[in-house]
Amino acid sequence: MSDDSLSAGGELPSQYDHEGAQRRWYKVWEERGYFHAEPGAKDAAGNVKPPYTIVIPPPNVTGALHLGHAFNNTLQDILIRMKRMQGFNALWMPGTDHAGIATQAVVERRLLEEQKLSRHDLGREGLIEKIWEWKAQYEKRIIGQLKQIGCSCDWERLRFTLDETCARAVRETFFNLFKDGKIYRGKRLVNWDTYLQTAVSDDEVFKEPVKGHFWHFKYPVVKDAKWKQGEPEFVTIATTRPETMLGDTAVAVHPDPAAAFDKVQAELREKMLAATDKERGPLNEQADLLLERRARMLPHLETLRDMANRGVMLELPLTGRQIPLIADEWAKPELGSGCVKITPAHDENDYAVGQRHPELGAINIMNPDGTLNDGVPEKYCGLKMHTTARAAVIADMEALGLFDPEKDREDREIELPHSDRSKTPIEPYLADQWFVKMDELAQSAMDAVSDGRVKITPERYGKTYLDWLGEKRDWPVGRQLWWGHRIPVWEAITTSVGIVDEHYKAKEAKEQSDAIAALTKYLTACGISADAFVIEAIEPWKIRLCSSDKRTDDALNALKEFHDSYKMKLVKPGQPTSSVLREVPGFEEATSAAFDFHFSDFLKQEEDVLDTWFSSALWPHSTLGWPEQTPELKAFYPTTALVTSRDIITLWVARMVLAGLYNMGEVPFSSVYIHPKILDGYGETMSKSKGNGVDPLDVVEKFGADALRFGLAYLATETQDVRMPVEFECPHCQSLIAQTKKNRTLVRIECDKCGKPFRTQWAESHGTAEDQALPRGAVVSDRFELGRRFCNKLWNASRFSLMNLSDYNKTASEPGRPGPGALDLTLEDRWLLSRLATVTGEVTEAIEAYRFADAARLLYAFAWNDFCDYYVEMTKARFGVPEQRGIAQRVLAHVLDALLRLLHPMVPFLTEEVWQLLGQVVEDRGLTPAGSHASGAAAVSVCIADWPVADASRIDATIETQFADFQAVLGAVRELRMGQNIAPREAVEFTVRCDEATAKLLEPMAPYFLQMAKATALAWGPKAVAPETAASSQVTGARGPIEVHLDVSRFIDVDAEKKRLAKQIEQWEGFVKSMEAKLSNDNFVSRAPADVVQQQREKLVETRGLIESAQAALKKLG
RNA sequence: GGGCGAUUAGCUCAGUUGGUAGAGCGUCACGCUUACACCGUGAAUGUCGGGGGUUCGAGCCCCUCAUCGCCCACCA
Repeated sequence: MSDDSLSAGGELPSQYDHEGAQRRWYKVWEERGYFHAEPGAKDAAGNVKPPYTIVIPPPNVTGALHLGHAFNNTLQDILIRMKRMQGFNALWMPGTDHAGIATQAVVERRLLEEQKLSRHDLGREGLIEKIWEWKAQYEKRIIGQLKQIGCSCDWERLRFTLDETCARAVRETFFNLFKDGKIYRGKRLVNWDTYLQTAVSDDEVFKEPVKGHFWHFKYPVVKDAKWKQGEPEFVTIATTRPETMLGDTAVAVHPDPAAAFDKVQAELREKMLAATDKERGPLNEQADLLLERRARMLPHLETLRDMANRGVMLELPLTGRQIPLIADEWAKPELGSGCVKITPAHDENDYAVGQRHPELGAINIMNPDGTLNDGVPEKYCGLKMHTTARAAVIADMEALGLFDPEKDREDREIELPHSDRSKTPIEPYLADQWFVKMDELAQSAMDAVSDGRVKITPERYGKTYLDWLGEKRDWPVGRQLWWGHRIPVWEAITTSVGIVDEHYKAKEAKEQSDAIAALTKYLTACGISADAFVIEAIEPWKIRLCSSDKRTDDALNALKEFHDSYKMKLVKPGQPTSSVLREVPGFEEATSAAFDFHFSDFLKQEEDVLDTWFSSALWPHSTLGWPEQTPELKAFYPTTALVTSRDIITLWVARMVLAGLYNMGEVPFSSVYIHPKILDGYGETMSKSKGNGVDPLDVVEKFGADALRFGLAYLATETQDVRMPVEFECPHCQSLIAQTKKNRTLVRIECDKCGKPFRTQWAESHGTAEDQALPRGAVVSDRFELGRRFCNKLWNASRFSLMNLSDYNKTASEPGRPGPGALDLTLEDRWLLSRLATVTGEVTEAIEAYRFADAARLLYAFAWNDFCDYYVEMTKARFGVPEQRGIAQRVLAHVLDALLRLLHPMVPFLTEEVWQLLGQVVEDRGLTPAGSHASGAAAVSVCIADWPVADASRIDATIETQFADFQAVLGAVRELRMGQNIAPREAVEFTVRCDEATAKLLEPMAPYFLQMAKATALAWGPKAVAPETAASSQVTGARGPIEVHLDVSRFIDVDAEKKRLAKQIEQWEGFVKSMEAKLSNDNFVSRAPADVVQQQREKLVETRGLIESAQAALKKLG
């Protein structure tokens, strides 16, 4: 420490300088390696420390952290810091997530806005390079934010889900799954994002109501032999997406409309039986409508059903295609026209119908960019699905007289699925996808939670986890993106002919097996282990290769290069490829072997990358070096706790468990803590896009990291999300402007007070240059006032302590200073030590059970009320008494020391700042030689000091109740003073009537009554009498009622006192009344437990006594 | 439609095994008492969302309704 140094002897400011403390100590901790965990680290006694590991939920490199992240990471830091102090080999593994779609989308959007370029302009390489730049920038910012809030991550082990180590793990996992047959490629209907041109998972889709229409179209019936005279000539269908009709493959009608009506009616009847009177009206109406509809529609639908069974065809307008009328239960007679068009390639439910009627096939009418493809008549090709194509289809249907805009269009609100990433509408789309089979994997992860190997806190979230996994839906893992782990699969066509038919079958089989053999030989010769790849025949003329070894990429690329350059020669039929390649100088035997087969298309790597969650799933072991059997992996896996928010229980937590079990054979963590979510003042999730996000650094700057952390911990309750109304702080005049739904979307705001404009966080992405030049208004919340006040209180309590301890080391050497172990402790000393022991135990327990709010509240109350309000106030008096000074110093130093340790996980900077100062004046802060607190290396920083252990021998329930008597009497004296409006500077006298034992206890406290209430006691005990003119109060002591009589002869305010007494009596009388009622109730007396009854009786007698004496006092006043 | 959570002082939230309700902020009154005015002392403020039930006794247990939020499913 140089110019930044602190000296306990110097003047300390009366306000805690959070900025200075943060600047000073984080650097020191990091440089000294306190956050670094080595496998096999030993404690002072030479024993290997037990591991305690947390892997960070890696923040997305999409953008900077918000308050939710600060919350999540503060809780983790509290755990890791406490465990480190408890002597665990505590590892907090940090890192960031590449967040495939999200990051690519952000960079692409930026690229478009700033340079009007699309990703296709840059190409794969170019775009990825841009994204890496983005990543570098935001990773730096994120790490900076984490450090600013004090997170004690092991930065030497920083990982990124797309770095080499993680890539290795991803590849190994994919390969193993592939080899196990758990990965397959299938056609599936996916949620297609036409903007990003990628599939997104169900979890990344949100529904948004938009105004739309319900369109009714008529399809003409083909009047061939199967059609009978008199039957309908048209079938009407309804749709919200008219353009998809071009991909229709059928129209369905229910196979048994009568039964379907029966069923719906029965359900309705059941509902009515259970309904309340209020609900019955609408239900009745519904039933009537249904009955009417049945009468009107049933014959018609049955006719259609018969037509369907006969195989009647329909003419699909605009396409010239004929499609069948089919019978399928998907058609609901009670809805719309009772008929439904079937578009298997573009609708989830229709796809399911298609599965039941495979002969229908599926017609894909869409290009990846959301335009119509050449599967539709030429005039529609290239039109946009839900805009131009829709308009064209509607216009043409109208022209054909099959649609009447007056009659056949209903207004309707439609819940349209949108991509969470691009915020554009989703199109259901039939595409080739890679899937992971979930049956066994999901089961293994379910078992781990069911049998308790993984414990989820709060327990109720176990249900979310199990319900989701229980569906065992296969996991689509491919993403049509460039930013991510590319799928390590290649395909090749192995026929020399290019045509496949029966005639060539034998030849193809031969070529295929030749190809597999040659490729195997080649890769092996390239030094790739035979068990690091698999090659399979997937079709008679096609092979697929998957490899876990990164070098395979190079080997195959080299091969491809040769192929490309010698393609012309290679196409000669019948000529072995190797004979050509051998002509190439330096071409090795091994390489040429791979060309001893013929092909019409060479090895091509899969274009898709893996879902982000695939790499996230491996996070607990990939970060530790798996598949390498590193010392870290052995020492720190399985990890201990995972701290996250509930929205990724399924996406992330479940997948980590199954991946951990699959790769490691062991669960990735034994405990999962799900913390509440931070919401804004309207109860909405905070997000950048809503404009209600808070940058934790704004809070750090204004309130300090300690206040931020303590405030967050204080709010981490079990069931309640954290609601946090936020405000803009005007950068000109510092006045606060409440954030509203309206102003949070603004780029610039004018201050209510000074009228000057400032920019909001929105300006960064949406503002003009002029807006961006304005000073920025920070977003803050007064929720953090609590933390700031608390920190300041702690600072000042510490300042007081340090001032009074400044001569401590000197007094230590003086004769007569009380030695360790022989301390003549006063009541308040013993009380404080008892409270400390209790609180130490409770806080430790609370943090270990993830009850952060409880821990924070306990410490808050102990530090503020017990330590400051009572102990410090009382010690003030004792410092003036030479024979008491030494003891008070010792206890003060000891308790402050313990308090700093207990608070350090929540309030790291302030505690370190004070710890350093305390160390300068008091080296030994123990109460006994054995319990010496600060010693050796641990004394250097509170960060590595030992976590306090509750000293059970100090817990003394009797002392605590006795002390409560003192507090009660003091409270009564103060209250009486106030009631009489006695100025604080005025000294008063009082008497206390109580039993002998209580008197004995209270009497020695006399100085404190003087000190804390400017009151002198004239008499104590059963014989004490009230002064002539008194204001009196009664409190309940541990041994019965205690009367407090304040001499008010000099101050008497009769009216005020009468009023006070009358009110008091009224209150007690109400109490007596309810107790009398209770006690006269035979049921209560006979059935309630005897001790409860007895207690009530005593209370009744006591309260009656109180009323009597109050009435007497009242009488005396006239 | 299914599941989960919430509903307690003006605001934000605690409330331990059922025994006539607590904190912080805000408000009011009095104090710059030699650590702290980001402080101290005191005060006021509640039909514990509505209704029913179990119990001698319910903020807490059970049923039900209402409102809000989240998750899942569904929506031609």
